[in-house]
Amino acid sequence: MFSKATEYALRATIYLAQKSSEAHKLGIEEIATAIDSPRSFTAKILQSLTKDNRVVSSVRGPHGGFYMSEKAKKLPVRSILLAMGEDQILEKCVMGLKLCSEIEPCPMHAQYKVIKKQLINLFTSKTIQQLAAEIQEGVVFIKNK
Amino acid sequence: MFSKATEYALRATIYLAQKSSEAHKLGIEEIATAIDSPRSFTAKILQSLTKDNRVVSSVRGPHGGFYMSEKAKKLPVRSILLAMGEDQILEKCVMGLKLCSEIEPCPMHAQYKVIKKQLINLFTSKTIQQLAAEIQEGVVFIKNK
DNA sequence: ATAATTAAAGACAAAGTTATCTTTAATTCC
DNA sequence: GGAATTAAAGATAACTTTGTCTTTAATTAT
Repeated sequence: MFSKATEYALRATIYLAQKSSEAHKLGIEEIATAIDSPRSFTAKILQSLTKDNRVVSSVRGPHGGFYMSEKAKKLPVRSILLAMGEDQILEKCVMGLKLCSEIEPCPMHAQYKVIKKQLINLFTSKTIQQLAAEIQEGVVFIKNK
Repeated sequence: MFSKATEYALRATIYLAQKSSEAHKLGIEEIATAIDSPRSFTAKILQSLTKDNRVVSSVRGPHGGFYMSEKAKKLPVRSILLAMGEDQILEKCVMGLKLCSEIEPCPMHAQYKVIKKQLINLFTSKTIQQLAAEIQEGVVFIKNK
């Protein structure tokens, strides 16, 4: 559904929401290991997330690293998609029509729209923090054992 | 959600299901125009659909072209995804975990699984022919006006 | 048979994605 | 101030996707 870059972005931000704070930043090495992603590529992705929508923050130097502010942790998961430029995947027509709506629907529109609504709702209502909390509880995982 | 190739494949097969038969084959030019897709790329895609799962048939020479058998028209839309090698998109973990299940779920698994179920159900239960019928009725479209 | 028509096959290329590695710059510690 | 640490920035490269164009092969009509 999403690109690898966005998958890593989702995992990385959830990990940051769980483990980091302004007082406790995480290095790229730790993050990449924790979410089982390629180190340098993940660095690039986090770098881009510090621009854009200000989802992630970073500081260089000793005791530097990446972290998320308490405010950023409360952002909807969708803001990650937005920052990664893949938000349109939620809205897009499954058959690739540039315009696909009630007025000019593709053959799948009527049935797909109810699924799309749930998808959008899921990514809009769930916050990064809420997902992070479940990892803390140990009931869900951000990388395979 | 899907690749451009798969989007074209969906549109092309629905068009073929609506307009073609063994007695009335369609040329690549007509198909590409009807679904507003790049001609040569679409030819490649249809070519691949004549192999794989035998979703589309073709004959060369005058009055040749592409068509779908009545049997093929009754295939679920999902068979197009299968033939295009993108069926796993329906099953995949949104966060990119190789293994993501009830036993070892990602943070989105619990909420996403109900959406996934509907997605799979949609693509499995709808046939290519059913979607084609709606174009015939003029209520849905396979390209923008 | 020959010519015309049409898809198949193959070569190629531009663009995007996924990654790695090196150099630079900011920050902290001493 | 100098050394160490860490992310930022940039170059590069492999691979995939998207797309075009040319040549080949099959089929039909004359």
